Amino acid sequence: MKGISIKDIAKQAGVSPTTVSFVLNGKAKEKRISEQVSKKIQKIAARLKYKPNQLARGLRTGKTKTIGLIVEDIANNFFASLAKVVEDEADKYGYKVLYGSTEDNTEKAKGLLEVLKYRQVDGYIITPTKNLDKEIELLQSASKPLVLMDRYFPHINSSYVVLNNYKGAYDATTHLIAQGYKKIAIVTIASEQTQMKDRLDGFVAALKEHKIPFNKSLVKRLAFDLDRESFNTEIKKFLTTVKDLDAVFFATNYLGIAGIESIRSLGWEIGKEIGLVGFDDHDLFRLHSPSITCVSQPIASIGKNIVEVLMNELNHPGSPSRQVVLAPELVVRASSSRT
Amino acid sequence: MKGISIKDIAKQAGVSPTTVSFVLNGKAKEKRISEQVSKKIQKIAARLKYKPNQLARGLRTGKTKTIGLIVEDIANNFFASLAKVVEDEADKYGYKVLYGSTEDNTEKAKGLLEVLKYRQVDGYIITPTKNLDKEIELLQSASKPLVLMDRYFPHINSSYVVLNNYKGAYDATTHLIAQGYKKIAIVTIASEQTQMKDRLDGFVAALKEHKIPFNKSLVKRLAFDLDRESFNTEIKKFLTTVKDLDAVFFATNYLGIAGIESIRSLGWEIGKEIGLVGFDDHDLFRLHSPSITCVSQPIASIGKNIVEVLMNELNHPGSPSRQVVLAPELVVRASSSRT
DNA sequence: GGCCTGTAGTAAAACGTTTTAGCATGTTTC
DNA sequence: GAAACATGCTAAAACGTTTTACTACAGGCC
Repeated sequence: MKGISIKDIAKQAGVSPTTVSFVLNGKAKEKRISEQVSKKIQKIAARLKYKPNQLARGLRTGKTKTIGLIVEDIANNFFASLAKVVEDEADKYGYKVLYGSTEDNTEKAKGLLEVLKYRQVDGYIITPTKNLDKEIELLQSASKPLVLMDRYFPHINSSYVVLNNYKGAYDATTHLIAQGYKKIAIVTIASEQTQMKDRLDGFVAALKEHKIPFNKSLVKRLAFDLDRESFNTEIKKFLTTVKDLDAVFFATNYLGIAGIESIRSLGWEIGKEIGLVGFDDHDLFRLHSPSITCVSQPIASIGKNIVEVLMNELNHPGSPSRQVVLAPELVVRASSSRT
Repeated sequence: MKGISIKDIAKQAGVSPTTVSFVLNGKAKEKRISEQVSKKIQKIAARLKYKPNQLARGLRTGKTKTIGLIVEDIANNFFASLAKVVEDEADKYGYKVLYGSTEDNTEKAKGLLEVLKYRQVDGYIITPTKNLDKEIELLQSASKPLVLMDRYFPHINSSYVVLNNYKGAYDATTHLIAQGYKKIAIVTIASEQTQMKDRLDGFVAALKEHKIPFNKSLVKRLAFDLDRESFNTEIKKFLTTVKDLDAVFFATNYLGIAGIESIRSLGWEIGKEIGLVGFDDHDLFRLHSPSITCVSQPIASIGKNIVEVLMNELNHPGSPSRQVVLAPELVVRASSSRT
């Protein structure tokens, strides 16, 4: 059960392992191996179903054809769907994916990076946590190909693929205003990271632009690591505190879900008594009664872009980093309509 | 940026690489390395933050400390949640996870196994597809540690961790009967694999046991690879064909979701006009109006068991295979109540 | 015949470990 | 005072590749 090695092929073909390696790596021409020998080796390799040992190859070349994917939470629908796209796309280039979830915990993220590093992954796709900038810079100064996703560090010149979160929130809020809601709040995560900051900024900008008075009391920022129970408690407390509130924008998918739950347990009628827009699409949003308006991310496109950008870094080291910002789509449903 | 190797430590400590290896692998005692030298090496290794090169180690030992996880669809909530548990548990043993989705396509599954094989994973966690039995046996005859999950092959003596699907379906159906529903159908996937077969069997057994007449027209088996649109069309066609139908059991989570959608587009009132039970829990089921009764799988326990069984195979090769069958929990909600 | 050029290939080192076999040296033992 | 044993360590091979630097030979040219 040892597996076929280059030596076995060499022996059968009556040539040296070197020759086999050259042929199998497509360097037959370049290395002046004759057609005859070339063909023979190809044939034997095919017959024996030879697959190069990736460990040995990796040891020698330093390339493992593996990429590390660090997400916030693989159990979250958004990240899981994205992981699948990434896996499929990476496969097209012959890469496998090692993954891990940070739970938005910087220590866990560092641990993951550590493991991926000594597993010698060739490139990194990272959903960074708050204080991961130093580690990112470390990877960069080691010229490791990497792409940030979902969020990025403005002060670091790295490749990234993100949503236009500002536009997402701006559109959502503008839509609520257009629907006639007057006092609109946002429930978000207490985070200074770009994705959350942009969503908040987009929300505020939309209010300002439409001359809707804005003040701090319209913003609720919750800790990321609360459990569902606590999310609900906090959200209910907040919603009942704001006077004359008639609409709310939930800035992440899980907040949206918690929000729906909270509002229902308050007995308010979604849409009529309180307008609601969520983030990321979800079966629940589509099928809820009433259905939930949301800012939808183009997951397939995000995944493709991520892998494309990463492959560019892998294949053209030193080429300038690329930033991709994709447009969200506002999926209008019943939760943002009074009728 | 080369990374610290055992040689660097050896040089600094003024000993041979061999000694360093012995010490760092905890064989100092056994190999009679003095306390002094041992300590010194440990210290230097810590100072240099030495991490063994897993490729080199793997090449030499044949162990990569990596396991392959093959699921049906990582974007499916059930598999994603499970993947997360598996990743966390495996990490406790120092293993990383390479994953892939089969889409229930045997060719894709074979491809994944192929890749995992020549990546030299130490063990496999496999959600098998229909005709994967030959490959499983091949892995077995190569003494590869493996655990099947979600489903298994009755004619193969392998380890597996599955739900008691029979009981899940039986309980769901019995519950519907107890709630007073008289004509109950099942919508399932056209699959002869154990998980689907057991669910169907459990359904039929419950009907028989309660003297409810059963016939083939109460069973709808859909092709796995339909798109959402087609699922809906087929389900609607089926539900409207069965005379006097008053309850339906959807045998997978995505069928349940499609079922809800279909029933609603038919304008039927869930619970009152038609009882409904789904499989696997989901935010949608919890928050739908009315909320959806479902057979819930103990995901954390499944994941832990999978990794535990696999670790047993890894650490005690040749030990008898283990079969774990876990009990589902029927989560009773509004969709199965007429009131 | 000596020199160059081109052709077709190979030997050996290297990647970073682990592991087998063994080498000094000192200490008992009879 | 030699054999036996214990102690503390190391040299070198091996895992399966890739890659650099070569060799061996043939033919052409002066």
